[in-house]
Amino acid sequence: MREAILQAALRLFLEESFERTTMRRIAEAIEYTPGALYSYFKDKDEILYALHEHGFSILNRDMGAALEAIPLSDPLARFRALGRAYIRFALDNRELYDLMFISPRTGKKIIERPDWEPGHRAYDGLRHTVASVMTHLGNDGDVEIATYTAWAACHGMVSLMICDRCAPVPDALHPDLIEKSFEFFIRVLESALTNVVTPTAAP
Amino acid sequence: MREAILQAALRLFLEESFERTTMRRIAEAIEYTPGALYSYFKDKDEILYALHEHGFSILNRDMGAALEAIPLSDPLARFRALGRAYIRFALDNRELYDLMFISPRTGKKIIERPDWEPGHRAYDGLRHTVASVMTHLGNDGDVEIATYTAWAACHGMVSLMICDRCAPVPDALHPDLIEKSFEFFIRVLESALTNVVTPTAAP
Amino acid sequence: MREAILQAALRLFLEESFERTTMRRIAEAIEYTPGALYSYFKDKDEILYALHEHGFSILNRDMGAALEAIPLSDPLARFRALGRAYIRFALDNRELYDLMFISPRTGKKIIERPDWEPGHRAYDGLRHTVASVMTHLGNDGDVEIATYTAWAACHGMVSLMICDRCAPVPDALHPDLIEKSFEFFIRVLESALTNVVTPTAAP
Amino acid sequence: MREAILQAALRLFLEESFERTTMRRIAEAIEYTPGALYSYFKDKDEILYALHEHGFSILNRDMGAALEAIPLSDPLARFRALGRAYIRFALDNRELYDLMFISPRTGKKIIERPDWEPGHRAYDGLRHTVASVMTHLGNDGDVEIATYTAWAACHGMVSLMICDRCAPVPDALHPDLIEKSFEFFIRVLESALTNVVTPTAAP
DNA sequence: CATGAATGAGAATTCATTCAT
DNA sequence: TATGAATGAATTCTCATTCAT
Repeated sequence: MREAILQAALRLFLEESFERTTMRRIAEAIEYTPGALYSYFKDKDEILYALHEHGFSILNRDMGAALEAIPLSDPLARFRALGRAYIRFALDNRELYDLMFISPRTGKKIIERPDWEPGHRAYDGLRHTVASVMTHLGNDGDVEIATYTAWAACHGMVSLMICDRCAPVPDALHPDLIEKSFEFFIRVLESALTNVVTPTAAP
Repeated sequence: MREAILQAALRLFLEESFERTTMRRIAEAIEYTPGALYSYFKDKDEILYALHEHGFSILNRDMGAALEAIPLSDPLARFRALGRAYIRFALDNRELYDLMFISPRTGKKIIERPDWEPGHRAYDGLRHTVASVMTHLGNDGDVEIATYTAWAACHGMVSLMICDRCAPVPDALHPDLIEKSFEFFIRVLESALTNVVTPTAAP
Repeated sequence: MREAILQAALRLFLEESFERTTMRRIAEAIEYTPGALYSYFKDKDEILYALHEHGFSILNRDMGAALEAIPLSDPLARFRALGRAYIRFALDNRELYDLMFISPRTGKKIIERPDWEPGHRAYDGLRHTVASVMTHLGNDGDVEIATYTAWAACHGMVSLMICDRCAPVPDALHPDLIEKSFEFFIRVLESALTNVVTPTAAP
Repeated sequence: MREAILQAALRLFLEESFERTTMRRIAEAIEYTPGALYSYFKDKDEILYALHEHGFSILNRDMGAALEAIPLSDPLARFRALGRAYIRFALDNRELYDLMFISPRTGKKIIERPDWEPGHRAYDGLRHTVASVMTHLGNDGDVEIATYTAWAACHGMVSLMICDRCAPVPDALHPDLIEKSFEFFIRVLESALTNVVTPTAAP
């Protein structure tokens, strides 16, 4: 059934790579014919999209788990935990992350859909946490801008790494690069928000 | 000559997309035979790499121009101008930006090379400016980490947009999203660096 | 199915030549698309290898049939029959013989394989017969060397002919050339082995 | 000039291989344009043919040299020396030997020509020596048949080796295989001819 | 539901050759 | 004589997809 197909596709995804995941190979992996896949999925994009949803369910679970241990009373710690969970997910599931946040293939599907539920859910979690941080620090700036900035910073760090664009950074730094960069970012944010730098309100 | 080929490839790139830019189509566009391309470029990757270098020459020029108007005495303004030029370049040349910073095709080429001169050059410019900002603000943290963070933030903003992942952000915000986000980021950075948040020194 | 493909490939082989047997042409011959061939054979080499095995099955059958009529008590007659069958096969199936014993394409495949079963089988038949001849004549030399010499002699005769290198031999002789040459070779061998010329033992 | 082209082609031939010797590569090697080759040679086949003639000039020289040291009074020694020279040439110049005696490319050229002078010359040398041997041993059989048989035997030995078809012979034997096989062949021949086995006369 | 069989379109690349200049 | 530029015709192979059974 659908599950078996997705399992196989996922394994190909992670073990091989994005571009080597073909319908033929998926079919072979579950010992079916390529045509059979079309009984369960309209086309390849649908499989990709399902995989991408699977990725989001992991990401959302990881992010949820990260928050669980930390009291609501320490929003900054929660934010840090969230970011770390995101980064860890990205680096541990590169091909999946690619599919979720980089691949134009999925991108096309997303913009066709009325809404992009998996993305929204994860983003809502982040937004909520960012809002708490700001409230906590007495900052009444635009939560939306702050949230996007936080997401973008994390996405930037991991995607440059995943896309093999970190060559200009000295090699010795690579192992800790993202961790340190994120730590820096979060402390910068804390300091600035405390000193009442407000993200511009939406018009 | 080479120029015509690159022009055609670039046009296909911009008008169609990355993956639809095939040797055949490039040849058709300049009304030549596919084989003719191989007199000027060893293989497709060489064309892609040339295009990617072309992109960097524009980016470097734009970044240089952005700095020209601003006195050395105001490093933060220089940093802001640099970021803006980068963002503008990305949004004005999406497919090219994709090729330069996202596409795995180019990524593979890059990591094979001993160094990645175009990338290094651009990055050096940013690093230098970031260093000036830090000096100016009396911050003696790790320039390398700060530079990467700045790049990652900008790259994150534009690449989420280019890759069509901004759906979770309210539509009304989209037109100014990146501008506001970048403005927020830069003010945060200024404030924090002034208050002596130091990026962790490398080990 | 496979058979049809091999038939077509074989026909192209015989009617045209080795190098003109392309995937495209094979596909055309059976009125299919080139891609269809890849459902039945991994790549061109597999088709070639199958053809080569086909050739060996004919050769082995012919050689077996040749031996059937002749009593074990007359090893020399058996040897002569074997050689004649080999020669006849080569001259009747030139392109196939080329593929089996000359073409570098198949040669490469063969040396990659752990063993070359079709070749071994045929060779074993010859070795066994040569051994019988030697035993019969009371010669205890190295069977291996004698076998190779016999094979080489026959292969030399037919391959020079197949490769169109017989021009230096007077035209008038051509029709019987190989037959006479083989007859001479076999009588020479008989005479010498009887007079106890022993192939050097292996070290 | 022609010489430079042939030199380059020859080097490609020996260092690379038959099939990698393309017009482009030859031209590159002498730092000319592909088109330039056509001022000196009608087409690729003409270059190949010239190369093949070059091969024969070496072979004829080697065979001549081999005979020089040995007195006319010992025809069998002369024959042995001739065979050895032939075999050594083949094994030392595999690609060239291929071109001279195996490749269908050259084969086609040969059969178009009225006569095949290089081949004839070499063959005449062999025929003459074989004739001496027979005279010496008091055998009045058909020299033509005997000559062809001798050539075929040698050609068979080396061409099976060059074409990678020796797998059925135990590996341990390979280093000496041809030497021993030839030695065996020659002793067989000597013994048999002495005992008056006559190659059948031509009709 | 699933197969087997096949399509059609297209991918990158390579080659010998030609010809105006 | 030689170049530079380009052709044209092939080459093998891969993919998503369709459809009668």
